[in-house]
Amino acid sequence: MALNRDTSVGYLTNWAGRLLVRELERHLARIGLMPAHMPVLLALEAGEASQKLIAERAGVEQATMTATLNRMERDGLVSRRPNPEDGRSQLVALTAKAREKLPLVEAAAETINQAALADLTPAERDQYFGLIKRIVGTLLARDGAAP
Amino acid sequence: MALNRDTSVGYLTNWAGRLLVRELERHLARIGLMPAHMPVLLALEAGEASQKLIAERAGVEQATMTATLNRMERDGLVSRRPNPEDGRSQLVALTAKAREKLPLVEAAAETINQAALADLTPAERDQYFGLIKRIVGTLLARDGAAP
DNA sequence: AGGATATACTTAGCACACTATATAAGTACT
DNA sequence: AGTACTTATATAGTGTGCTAAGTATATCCT
Repeated sequence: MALNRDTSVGYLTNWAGRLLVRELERHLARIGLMPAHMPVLLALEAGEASQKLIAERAGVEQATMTATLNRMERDGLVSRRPNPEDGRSQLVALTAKAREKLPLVEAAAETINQAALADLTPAERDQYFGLIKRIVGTLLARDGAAP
Repeated sequence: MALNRDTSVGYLTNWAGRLLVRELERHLARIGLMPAHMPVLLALEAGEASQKLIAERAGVEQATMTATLNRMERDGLVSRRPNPEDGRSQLVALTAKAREKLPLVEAAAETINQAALADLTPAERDQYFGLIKRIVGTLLARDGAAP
């Protein structure tokens, strides 16, 4: 049996992921944001957090989050201040400029969800969410177990 | 309703995609390959092809494929020759070194598939493949329609 | 035949992911 | 108190994706 993309979870999932990011990019461009900003907005919507916590919630490595936050700080979307309770750590917060965009971001996220799931029935949408979450769970368990 | 990653197709799909690439990367490292090499191997398994065709089959832009093929050529995995029938085009082929790795690549792909789907029943696996393919189809149609 | 258009590829520049390694600050142990 | 370990962030280097713009060759059309 030769290599076959139609029976490869990785190929299909990654492809769908990239198409979704492209779609998101198009929507966010009008708002002045980038895809990697989304999980940061999500993590900081409720208030300040350390970079480590933001990275964990976003599911990316700390070094990746450092770079993303550098760009966001450069663009006036977040501010950093030293954590008074821990000299190693920084507390990151959304700026007013970023907060203003939140409603637009929510609308864009909703639009993309609808577009991607347009051809699925409500039952199928639930199925998809259930399955993809279980796959993520399986991979995370594997990841944590064998580093 | 605030931003929520548990109801975001993009967030979950992209996350799963990245976890799968990470897993693939780990396996391919032992073989001396990278994730982006996979669709090239797939496209060239049967014989030579132009860069445009490889890029199309891989689902990436031509500029991305140029860079990937440059790295693969540097690493002795592919060779390029001018297309005798079209002066603009290059014909790319796998080297013997790349062909030797194909069986190992197939085994790695199979292992990852099994690992990712470990917690799903056969019926659920079919469901997942069906749903993700329809989502890709929807996004592709949208992409082609609104450029 | 010659000029417009289309196509194949490259280049340049950026975003964002990773690993590996360094730095600095906290914690713990003797 | 001082040494060893752990933890939070930063830096360096690479791969892989994108868009936009450049070059060279084909094709088409009058």
